[in-house]
Amino acid sequence: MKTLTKYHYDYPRPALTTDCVIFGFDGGELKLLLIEREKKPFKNRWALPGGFVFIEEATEDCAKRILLEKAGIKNVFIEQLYTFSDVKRDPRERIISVSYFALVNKHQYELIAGRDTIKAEWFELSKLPKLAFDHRKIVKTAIQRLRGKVSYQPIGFELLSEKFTLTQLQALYESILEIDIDKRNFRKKILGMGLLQPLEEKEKNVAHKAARYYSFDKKAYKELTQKGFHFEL
Amino acid sequence: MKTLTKYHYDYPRPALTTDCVIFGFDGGELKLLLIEREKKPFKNRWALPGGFVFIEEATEDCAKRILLEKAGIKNVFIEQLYTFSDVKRDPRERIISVSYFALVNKHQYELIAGRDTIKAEWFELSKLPKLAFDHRKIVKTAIQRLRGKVSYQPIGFELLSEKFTLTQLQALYESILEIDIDKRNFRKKILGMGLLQPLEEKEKNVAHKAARYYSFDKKAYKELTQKGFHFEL
DNA sequence: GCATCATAGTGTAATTATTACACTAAAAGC
DNA sequence: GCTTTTAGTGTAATAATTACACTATGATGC
Repeated sequence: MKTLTKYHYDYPRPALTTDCVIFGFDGGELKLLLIEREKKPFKNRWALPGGFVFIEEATEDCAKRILLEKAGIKNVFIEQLYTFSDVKRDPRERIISVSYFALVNKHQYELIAGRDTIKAEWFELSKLPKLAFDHRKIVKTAIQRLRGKVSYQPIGFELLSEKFTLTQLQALYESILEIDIDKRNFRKKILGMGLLQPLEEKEKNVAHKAARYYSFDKKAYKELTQKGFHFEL
Repeated sequence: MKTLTKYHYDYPRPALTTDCVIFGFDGGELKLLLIEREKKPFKNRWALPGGFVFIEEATEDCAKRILLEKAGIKNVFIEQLYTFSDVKRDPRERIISVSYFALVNKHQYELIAGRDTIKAEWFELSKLPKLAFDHRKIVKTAIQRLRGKVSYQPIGFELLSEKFTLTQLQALYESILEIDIDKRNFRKKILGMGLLQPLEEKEKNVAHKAARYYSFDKKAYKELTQKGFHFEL
């Protein structure tokens, strides 16, 4: 690769990081995975997992690397959120953050987070601690994005296991959107879309009628989308 | 400001630019403002107006600066679009682009674009020339964003003059969404929202019944929004 | 000044989607 | 086999969306 100055740009350059807002859900309230900072600035404060972007690394790859290195998470839904570039957002120097948000099946990663040397913890959205840098602002942006998107793109499923009951799905939507949903209307609508595959399997060892499991039918979604269908809850 | 290396980050850094996708509308098809590159690479190719981000400049300020310097445009709607970071998106070296999209009242800027030394021109979306770098991809992303947003946020008005007729507004939506809209239903819905202020003024010198002008009532929109109203067309 | 042309502006009925609401079914624990 | 708890379902009332055709008005040309 050629040198930079050859191409009329030898100004000082901002540093680049990515920060990841990681959402998880376990049936109750929506949660966020945070890690405790080990170094200054904001030593011992909770923060979004993040890190510097390498010179030959796309920001999305960087986000995936950080997800893996700092939270032990891989192969999950990830989407670019926003690029935060306030000049004073980092007290050290000019650092721009290209932020991402991830949706993970929390159960699958419960054991991994908090392992090793990195202190990681799930926090309910309503009980977030004080955060480092401008991470509060980043989180707020991510929540808004998630709320906005969840009604017109089937991304909620990313937060559930492969198999889920309709009650779990409804609880997820209620939790994200912070609204109450009528059970019958919810089922009518979501089943009417033809995106859920009913499975033979049912809940076990529950002290009430066992609920049927469903899975999200990606193939059907793809086909319907090509025919002009658009998801809307 | 302290030096960087003090803080464990002295890797080479990608360069940072912003690129601006500028939409305009003059009653027919949606248009894009492009400028011709004067230098290599892609010399004489059409490209999005863009430029390097200064070390003490937020990316949004950079975008505004570029809008003014390269297109003579200021005080318009602007929103961050996406950050493009493919390692090979620029043949010179690693350059990351934080892209923005702007909506301008084309008539207001018709005279300014194309002035001075910079060659600028409006292109219909369906007749775009070959673009430099990955700008085609950026444009595609911008169109998708505009299409997605225009139905649930009242941003379309940014493309029209302060005063506009309902026919103009309808033509705008038809143009952006590439659909036909029923005149009566469109009017019923948009007027029913209570966001349009009918003006006394009507069209002049038209060879048919003169249409009434309306303006977008920002105050009413703000108030309604606080009461939980949400724009949807 | 009257006819023509072009677009502005309006009402209603049929269809579809949304909402609100209450009971029966089944599994486990005692 | 009784109790507890949640799963699962139908229907009527209301609201929103769609489809569709005619009259009103201003300018122009004769």
